Amino acid sequence: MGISKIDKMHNLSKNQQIIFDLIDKSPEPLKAYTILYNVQKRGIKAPPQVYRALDKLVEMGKIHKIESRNAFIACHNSSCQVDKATAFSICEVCEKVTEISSTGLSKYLANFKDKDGMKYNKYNLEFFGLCKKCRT
Amino acid sequence: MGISKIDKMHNLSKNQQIIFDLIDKSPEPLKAYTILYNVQKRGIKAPPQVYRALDKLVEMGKIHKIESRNAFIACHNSSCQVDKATAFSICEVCEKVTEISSTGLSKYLANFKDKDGMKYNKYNLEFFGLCKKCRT
DNA sequence: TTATAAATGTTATATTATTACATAGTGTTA
DNA sequence: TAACACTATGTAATAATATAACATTTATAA
Ligand SMILES: [Zn+2]
Ligand SMILES: [Zn+2]
Ligand SMILES: [Zn+2]
Ligand SMILES: [Zn+2]
Repeated sequence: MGISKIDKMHNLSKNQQIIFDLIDKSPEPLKAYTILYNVQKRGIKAPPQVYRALDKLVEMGKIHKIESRNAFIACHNSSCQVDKATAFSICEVCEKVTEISSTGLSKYLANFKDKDGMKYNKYNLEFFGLCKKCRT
Repeated sequence: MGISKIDKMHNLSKNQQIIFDLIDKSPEPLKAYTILYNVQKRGIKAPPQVYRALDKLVEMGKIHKIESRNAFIACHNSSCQVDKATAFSICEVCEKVTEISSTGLSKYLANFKDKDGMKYNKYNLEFFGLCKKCRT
């Protein structure tokens, strides 16, 4: 009990699962201390517990950090297994964040080389604008 | 005295100029509190003075914030007058950061539209990898 | 089993950033 | 000039974000 078979397949520990579930259910990015407040009733009482789980979940590609917001969202892009190639759209009015899943974009960026011929192993892209709702 | 003609043309106030000069001279991104320690001898004594100047300089496009590092670099891209379209390469070993100035990349990203047809007015892209030095 | 690695619990602290309010300078215009 | 609005500055306090350090427990594997 506690951790089911399916959870084990996802390789999530108890704290990781609690924190992932919370982020996954949230319609908006969650900040570390918001997460902390929301999982204290489940026994997670201190920042390091939250940050450790977040770090692992990011490594696994289960969640992504929105750097410009210091907040985390669950990955809903099935092809996105690791934290290597991420792109997001962020509404500057309502703060809605959506993960962008564009083959064209990811191919373009994965193959991008700068002037020095530097090849990258990872990128993060954040677009800012107005979402549909906030545009009208 | 204190603020020269050329500085006025750049519309920098005293604190903005002091802080811009420091960042501009630095070979590496500077963090807000590193800046604070380095300008205390020049009369800037408290965090708000630093953050206010940083905010304005970012608005003007004179400096950029490297979101994944909470650090700031001077803009050396003459076509980059505002904080609207930024791309950087970051070495994960030595933490060297370079602003990428690629017409192809900026055109591609400026014209990128997601599935919902959302048009963006701003983006920030950070590439991670190994710089020339650290690769050998 | 024994060893190893991974995860957890806990306290304290470090780092990054903002609020709030008082004061001073700058430019515009009546 | 005087009045006004606007921008920038100075200062203290505090909020928000993140990590260090160390003890303990749990999971995995030899
Ligand atoms: Zn993803
Ligand atoms: Zn919106
Ligand atoms: Zn620039
Ligand atoms: Zn390097």
